[in-house]
Amino acid sequence: MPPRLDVDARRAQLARAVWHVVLTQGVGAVSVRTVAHEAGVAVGSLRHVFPTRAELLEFSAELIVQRAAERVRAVPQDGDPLAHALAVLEELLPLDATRRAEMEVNLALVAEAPALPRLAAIRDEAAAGIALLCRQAVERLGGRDDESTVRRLHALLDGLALHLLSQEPGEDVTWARALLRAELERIASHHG
Amino acid sequence: MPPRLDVDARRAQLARAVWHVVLTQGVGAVSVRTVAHEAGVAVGSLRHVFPTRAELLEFSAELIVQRAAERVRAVPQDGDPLAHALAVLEELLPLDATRRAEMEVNLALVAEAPALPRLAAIRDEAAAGIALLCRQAVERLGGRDDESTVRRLHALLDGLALHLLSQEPGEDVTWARALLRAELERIASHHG
DNA sequence: CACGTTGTAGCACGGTCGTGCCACAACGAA
DNA sequence: TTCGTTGTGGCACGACCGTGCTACAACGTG
Repeated sequence: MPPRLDVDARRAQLARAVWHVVLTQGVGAVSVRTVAHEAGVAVGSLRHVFPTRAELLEFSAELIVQRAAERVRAVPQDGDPLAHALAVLEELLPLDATRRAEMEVNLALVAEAPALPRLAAIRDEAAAGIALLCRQAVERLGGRDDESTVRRLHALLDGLALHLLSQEPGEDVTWARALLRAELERIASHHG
Repeated sequence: MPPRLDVDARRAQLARAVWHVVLTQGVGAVSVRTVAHEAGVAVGSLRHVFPTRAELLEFSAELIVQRAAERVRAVPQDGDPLAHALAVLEELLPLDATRRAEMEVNLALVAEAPALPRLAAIRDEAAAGIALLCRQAVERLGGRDDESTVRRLHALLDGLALHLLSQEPGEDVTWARALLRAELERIASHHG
């Protein structure tokens, strides 16, 4: 007895509409009306799956984190630890339109955190996940598993992400990949 | 013939009110009414110095950048290039309540950039200024003035700033200073 | 004194906001 | 068929929004 409406699909559709509004009109333009209109449904239908605006925003943020986590999980685990680590961490860099949009939306939603405390919690969970990935990368590369090594990698990763975000969508991104690769090679060469 | 009202002081007072609202209620709560109330003036008075809401927000963002630039300019230029570079770049890290608030507000305002394009321009100017400081630091430390060295330092700096922001206000910050110092020492030891 | 300038205070308009609430269609189960 | 469930669409309320506009007080200048 499947429900006549696929609630999860509808939720994802509305979350995508949120992302689109954020990207084109800014997070200030996100309202139940604009999002419903963007998704092509009535406000009442939106409110059937998201009774309040907060739930809509929180789900949208959670879905972004979840998508990124899935992409990381889907990275093939071949023999070369450096190539694998690079591939994993590059999934967290806005190197194409999709990842760029995700990061931009995430940043905008996080900026609303004082009003929606749940968003701060989502941000913290995501940060913890990325920190874990950095730690695993350091371990598999055989680097010193200093706390400082992990933290430097993590900070460098997020700093690169931030700078990629503020350059125009079409611009060159190879410099960022090269910098990340250099850091991973540097970690691998410092055995401890 | 000084004007009876110090317009610049009034503007700064209102900008501070903007910051306070952003920090306590989120950027979504910034309106001419809330800001005027926070500053203890009538809406009409606010609009006497900031005819539109956009001008209020833009000035608030500009003032933050300007303050940071002044702090950097005020760093004493002693003999040790490493200590000087460290002191300069630490001014751009949210290591105390003041710098923390500045950065938090800046992030929130930047998230509004799609709606207020002027804010994106302010963000880009600030980024260019920080990039210049990073370049100067690399030069004075005698490091390779690779583009990649400068970009790496800049990314690490902003990544550290981001991570400091998401930890609680009272927590330990020495790890970030240590990481920044290590990076500068590394640059100084790679002559080219 | 009168007069223009400067600054304060606030009313009112048209609009958008989130949300409570209801009417109604579509459907499966009885 | 009749019923309850599920989903759609939308009206309406009170609140808040930015801003155009006016009334008025306070002041320097003539």
